[in-house]
Amino acid sequence: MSPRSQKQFLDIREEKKTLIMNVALEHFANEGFHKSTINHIARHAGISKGLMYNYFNSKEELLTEIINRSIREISNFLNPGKDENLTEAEFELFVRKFFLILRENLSFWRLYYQLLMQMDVRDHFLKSLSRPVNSVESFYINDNNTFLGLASKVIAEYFIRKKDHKPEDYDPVLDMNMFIYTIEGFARITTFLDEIDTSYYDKTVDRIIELYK
Amino acid sequence: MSPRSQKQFLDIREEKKTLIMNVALEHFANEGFHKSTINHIARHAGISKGLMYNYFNSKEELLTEIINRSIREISNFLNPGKDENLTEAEFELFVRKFFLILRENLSFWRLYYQLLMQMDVRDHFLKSLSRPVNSVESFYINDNNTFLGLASKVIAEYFIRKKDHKPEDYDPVLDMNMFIYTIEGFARITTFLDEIDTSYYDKTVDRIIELYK
Amino acid sequence: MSPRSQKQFLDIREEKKTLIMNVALEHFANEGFHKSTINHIARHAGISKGLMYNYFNSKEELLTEIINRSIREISNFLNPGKDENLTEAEFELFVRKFFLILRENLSFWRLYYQLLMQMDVRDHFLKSLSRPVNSVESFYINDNNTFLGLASKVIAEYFIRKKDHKPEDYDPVLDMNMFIYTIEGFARITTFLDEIDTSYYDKTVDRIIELYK
Amino acid sequence: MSPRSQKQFLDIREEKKTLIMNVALEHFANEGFHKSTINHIARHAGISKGLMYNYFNSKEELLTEIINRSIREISNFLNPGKDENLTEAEFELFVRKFFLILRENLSFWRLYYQLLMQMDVRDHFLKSLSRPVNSVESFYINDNNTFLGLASKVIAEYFIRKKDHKPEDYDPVLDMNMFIYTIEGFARITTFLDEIDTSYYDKTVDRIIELYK
DNA sequence: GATGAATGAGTATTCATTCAT
DNA sequence: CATGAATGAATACTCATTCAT
Repeated sequence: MSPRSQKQFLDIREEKKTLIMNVALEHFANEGFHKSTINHIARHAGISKGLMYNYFNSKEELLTEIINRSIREISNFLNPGKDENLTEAEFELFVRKFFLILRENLSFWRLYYQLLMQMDVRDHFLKSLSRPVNSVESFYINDNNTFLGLASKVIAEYFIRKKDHKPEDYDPVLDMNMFIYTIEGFARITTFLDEIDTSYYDKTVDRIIELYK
Repeated sequence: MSPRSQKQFLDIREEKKTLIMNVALEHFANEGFHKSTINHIARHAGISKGLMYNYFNSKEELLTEIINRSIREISNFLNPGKDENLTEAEFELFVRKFFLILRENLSFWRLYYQLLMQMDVRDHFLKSLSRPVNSVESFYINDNNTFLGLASKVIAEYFIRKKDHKPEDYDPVLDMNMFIYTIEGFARITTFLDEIDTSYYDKTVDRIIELYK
Repeated sequence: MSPRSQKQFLDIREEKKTLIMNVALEHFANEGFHKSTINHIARHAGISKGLMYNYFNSKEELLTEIINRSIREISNFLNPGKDENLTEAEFELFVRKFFLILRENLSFWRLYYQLLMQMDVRDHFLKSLSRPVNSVESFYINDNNTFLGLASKVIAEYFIRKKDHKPEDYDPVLDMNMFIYTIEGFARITTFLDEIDTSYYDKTVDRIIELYK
Repeated sequence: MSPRSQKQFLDIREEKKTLIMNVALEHFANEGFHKSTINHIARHAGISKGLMYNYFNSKEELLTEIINRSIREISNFLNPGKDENLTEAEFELFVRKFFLILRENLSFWRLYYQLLMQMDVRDHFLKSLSRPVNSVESFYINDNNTFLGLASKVIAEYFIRKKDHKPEDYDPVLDMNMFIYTIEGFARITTFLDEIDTSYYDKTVDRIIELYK
């Protein structure tokens, strides 16, 4: 009877936005951005086409907000809290957390890969993302278009410091790159698997840590 | 009307088809399948829109033929000629040839990845490919959506035989998978690089062989 | 519940209506009726979209009320108070008042012109205006779509009476029309000028009176 | 049976373009640019919506081409062939030609007025017109938003030269402006009349010439 | 009274595909 | 064999209007 309070409006907005973004992410991830139509997304979200534009100014803005939200969440979860030298235990924890969050955001990663692979979208789009030069951020989004990139200073420094307990001819850059390729390959394949065998998944993570820590 | 001119017609036809497919591949790879229009492709190939449909029944058929052609070429090049046990040298040769052909068909791989990452396209599309159960074929296109898949019998057997000169606890499946992930990661990243540093590329291939042969 | 508070409510209501109409007039005049959205108007008026419909049943009704209000105001201001013969001084006063009110209602005139120029709107719309057959009213809104029309009986009679002090071949209708065209042209151009040079404006008015009184 | 020649294609194109532009002009002139839908225009032209975009890249481009075509035609017709001093006879001819072409392009002038009256369109749009600094061109499209503007050098000079046979206090600028206002008013009113009384029309033109030559 | 969430019909535009010539 | 005119279904987006609270 009484009019809605401002808070009620905000709650409705937030809830609907989240609903739309979740539905849209599934569509974008599985059918691709271009093939996903606003019509389908709206229908699946149980709302009208027009309402979509009450929340997002365009299909592209919807995409951007989805990406930003995921980036933010992942970043918060991964953030080691310091930019200093990683101990072996911290390195291991970081890798484990990475694969943990990977498994729980498969739709996002699928979408992310698709965007990465479209040459025309990539530059324009990735640049528009809020990208603090925070080291963790740059860990998985970098200029080498990698899932888990070459640029991370923390990781790089970790491998350089490994040189101390290694034979004379140890090449830290090559070693780091092999680590990155392995992670990237495993992540990429896993992301597009129809279903994940968790025990095998864990075993693989263990092996990667064993090889590169 | 002589058989000779008949053949010439066919040659011209084949030549034109090849031209169209080459142009289309570039468009598909760089702009994506959906964003590439028949109009643009035809214009770039120097023919009319209508003529396209003389060669290909639909845009999708054009795509299919492009994929099939590349699959065939790559398959022919890679094929070890036998399905039997690989020697260490044959394994190494195989890996080297793989990275050689990768570097020379970047457009195709870009397109291939894009298709692979669209869940709805993948199943429908990959199944429609002519896919002989030749072991090499199944090596890089398999049901695990991998660039270089888990299923290859030859590769699998190669790793299993390695167990003979390895310690008791050597796990051939895990080792093979690490090999595949590394290759996959390196291939995926390289495919979408703006340009390739060949000396670094070769060094990486060497290292992969060193680690997994 | 006392009659007093009842009246206060009505006053507030009237005040708000006026505010909305003023804001809407600016939008309609500068951006056109179709390009002006209810949303923008409401926001600029500091109220909600929904409330607009408490005051006006539709966007078109809002427009109608704006026009009617202006017509009423202008009519009241111009009205010579009598329908009888104009003296030369009264004619001059009338013209001066006309250009005075023109300059002070530019937004309205802009809107008015826009509506006048849309053939389909014109008939439907102008007919729906409350249009008393008062002679002054019909002076500037008549069936000849003129700003200052041909139909005014008072004006027409003024020119006819001029015949008495004019040469034999004086054509009062032609003279009146030239007067109307001049006024119309000057008014139309002035209405859409970015800014008005008042000294030039006054000089022109003087000249028109000089020529046609 | 035989394929169409290049000329045939060009002819078809030209014919269809003209057809579409004619139909669109009627719609734009009578209903306004915004209210005229591509759908209606296409239907009235007897073609499909899609075909419109084979000929014009956008609704706005369609508008622009219509305007440019009319400007070109009118310009060609009016052009006095010289930029020098007009004789009295040449001035009279010019005015007569102006009202001749006005009467034969009423739809265009209706459209032109509508555009002129939309503040937001005006600047952006009129600037994009091909506007050679030819004096005739600038005669009817100028920065004073007039139908028949103040800027024409030829007209201005004509009035200045009139000073020679006029009394001491003759003000050529004021006289020219009255001329322009009269023409503008008559043109504006006539343009939006439902039908024109040609004998009255001619009489008015005579009178304007009589007053201002 | 007041709010803005929600709707749906409408609008410009795109593009694979067909077809007369 | 070749052309590009023609189609129509689909798509993103807009906005006046309604309505639950």
